[in-house]
Amino acid sequence: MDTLKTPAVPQLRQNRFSRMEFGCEVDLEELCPVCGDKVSGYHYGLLTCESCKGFFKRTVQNNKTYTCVDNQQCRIDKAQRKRCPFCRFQKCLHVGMRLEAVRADRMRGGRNKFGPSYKRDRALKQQQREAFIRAHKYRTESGTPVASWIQNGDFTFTESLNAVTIQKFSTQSFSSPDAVTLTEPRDPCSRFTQEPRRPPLVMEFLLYDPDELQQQVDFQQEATGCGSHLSSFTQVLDLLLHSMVEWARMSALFKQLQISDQMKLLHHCWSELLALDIISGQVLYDRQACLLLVEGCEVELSCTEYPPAPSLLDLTQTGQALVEKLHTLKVDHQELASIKYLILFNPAVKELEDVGFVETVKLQVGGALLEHTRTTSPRLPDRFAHLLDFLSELRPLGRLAEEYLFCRHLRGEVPRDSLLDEMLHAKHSCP
DNA sequence: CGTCAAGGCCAT
DNA sequence: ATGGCCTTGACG
Repeated sequence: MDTLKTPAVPQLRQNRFSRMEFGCEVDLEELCPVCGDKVSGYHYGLLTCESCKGFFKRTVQNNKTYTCVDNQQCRIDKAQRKRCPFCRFQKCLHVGMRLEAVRADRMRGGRNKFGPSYKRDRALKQQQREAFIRAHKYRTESGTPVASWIQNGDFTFTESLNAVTIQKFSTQSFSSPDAVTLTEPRDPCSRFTQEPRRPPLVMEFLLYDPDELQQQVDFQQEATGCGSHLSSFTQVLDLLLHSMVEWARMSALFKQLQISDQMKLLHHCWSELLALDIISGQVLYDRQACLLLVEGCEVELSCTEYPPAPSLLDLTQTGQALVEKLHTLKVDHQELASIKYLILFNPAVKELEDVGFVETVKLQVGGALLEHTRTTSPRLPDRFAHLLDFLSELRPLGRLAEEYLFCRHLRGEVPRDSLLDEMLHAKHSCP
């Protein structure tokens, strides 16, 4: 009898995270952060595999205590996860699985308070996926070296930051509420393993963020056939600026602002974001600051003349101090991502139409960051404050960089009509 | 009414 | 104890 009423065709192999939509091989975040197994959905606060879900549930429900026979630093992966439940549970907590999500009353079904955060997280991941697809398209379809699309190429990247351009992209989607969850794609390194020689400068600048992936590849093509460091330096910066604008524009929160506000915010903080990008690259991938050294050689030759630009050495040293700071803090992707938001959504920027909104976003992001630091580093109560310190120290560095670049601009080393050019003008024409 | 994270079940 | 599969039920 029962066979007739086939109970609800139980969740037939729900491939929620399958490769369907995109033909490309990279799906972001498919791996369980605890053991690296395949993710089966959100469980107790984040995406995990089925087995770690079960393990976490049993441990909490039955109040289990484990001990580690080694030094509590066992590697947890799919093959070895059974070996040390102590370290496995530690890792569960460390990656952010939430004890509160295990129900004391064992009630089944329904939803819990994490529902909205799951939703935000999904929205963000979707954004990231779209970003990647976009980058992927540019790389495979256009196949053009950067030089050409800097000067006369693709509209989306080439137009400078004017109202028209942004408007074209912001008319779409008002839909998904932005994620204040703090995640960014990670570990792009693996994709850059077989790189041919190219100026370290370029390497350092671009080896930062999956968003830069496509530019990295394009630039590589150009750089290998181009001997001039002098032009490439400002061009690289220009590329970074373009991708920064792209990044901002993809944020659902940012999209909700009027174009004029978007411009004001970007005009105000571009140098800080630029500096942060470079610093992040060094911290996350543990690279030396050879970009600055390479650039330094070049500048030694050309810079000795006039206007007394802030020396590159100053910049390097200030920057390096901040790199050191982030190193000691062991800052993570999420924190850096949220810092980027905090820089962008600055309610102190003058003449904003919607200060309220900017303020709200800033508070939300700040709150999320605080929460994040508390859960990931419960033993370091000052962590949040340190990060804010870092944020405030970034400001002078940005200013220094602007002065430096402006001097190079005066010497005619910044391509006319580039985004960099526009940023420098915006800053110096409206105080 | 479908979705999907919670808890439950049970062969290994 | 583990982990794959199943049932439940609030929420949109």
